[in-house]
Amino acid sequence: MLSHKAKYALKALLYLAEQDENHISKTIEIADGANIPKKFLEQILLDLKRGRFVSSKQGKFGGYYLIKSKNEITLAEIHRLFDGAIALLPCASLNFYEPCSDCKTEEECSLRHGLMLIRDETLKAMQGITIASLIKK
Amino acid sequence: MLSHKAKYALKALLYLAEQDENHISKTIEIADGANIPKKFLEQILLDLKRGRFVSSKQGKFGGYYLIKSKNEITLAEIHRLFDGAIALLPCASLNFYEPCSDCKTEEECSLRHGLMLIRDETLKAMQGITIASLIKK
DNA sequence: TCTATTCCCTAGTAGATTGATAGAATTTAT
DNA sequence: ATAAATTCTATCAATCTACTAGGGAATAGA
Repeated sequence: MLSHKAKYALKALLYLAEQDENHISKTIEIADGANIPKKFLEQILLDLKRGRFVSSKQGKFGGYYLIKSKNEITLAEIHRLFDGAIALLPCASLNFYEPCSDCKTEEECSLRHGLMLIRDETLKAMQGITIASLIKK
Repeated sequence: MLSHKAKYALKALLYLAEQDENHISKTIEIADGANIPKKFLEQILLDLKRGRFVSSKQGKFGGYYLIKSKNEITLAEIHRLFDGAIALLPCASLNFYEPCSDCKTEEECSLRHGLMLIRDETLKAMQGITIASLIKK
């Protein structure tokens, strides 16, 4: 399941993607528009900035705007940024790999192979969902 | 990610599936064989019993045994029993549906449609992974 | 019937995580 | 200078996770 953070991040990106080109959105606008607690959203936007999905302008008339195309921001990336691994166990993960503590030998893990298949399928599906694809007509 | 409970459940089922037909396995055997804390495993086996994956014999020489074919126990079922919904949000879930609290109208949820696509893909993949398929030769 | 052995059941608990909120510092336009 | 915005750090209650503890109930064999 997605955390609220990840869900709010997607909704915020969706909000930004629906604005006119060159429009800068204040946190409070996004919060109201996408129904997200404002102070919580502040943190999320900072994370999105660190992840290079958005950039910001400080001071009066400042705010946030997309710096990555809405066609190139995928659910997979947002999941990884906020909720970590896409795989079901760390030992089956590409980006968050860790060995199992309870598997005797490295290749002894009985679940690893099957979970890597799941990871590949899920990842492929999640890479197919972009912010653009979520915008309904 | 899978909880330890779900991971241990899979390993325990795998252990049971590898035993001879009609063999009854004590909790301690499974715990030692699959490297799972014994008291924790007790709870997990009870959950698996309530879920009709295994049955048990009480008293001396008692233990646990599979009552569902290893070809018919899927990762999807174990995930749902221990970790709940497979979908990334409750509003996109088949078995654990709940409406979003932060989406204004029911059909307003911008994420629901995309997440249902992911759910279908993930579910299909998870239904393809059975205990039998995890047993390596 | 006694005893050893096993499953069954209910509580409790330390530690981590989640979903926020609070408040002040910093930056910028006018 | 001042107002308006982002940025940063800290805090916090509630929940969840991964166990552990301790007994009760059932069963087989002596």
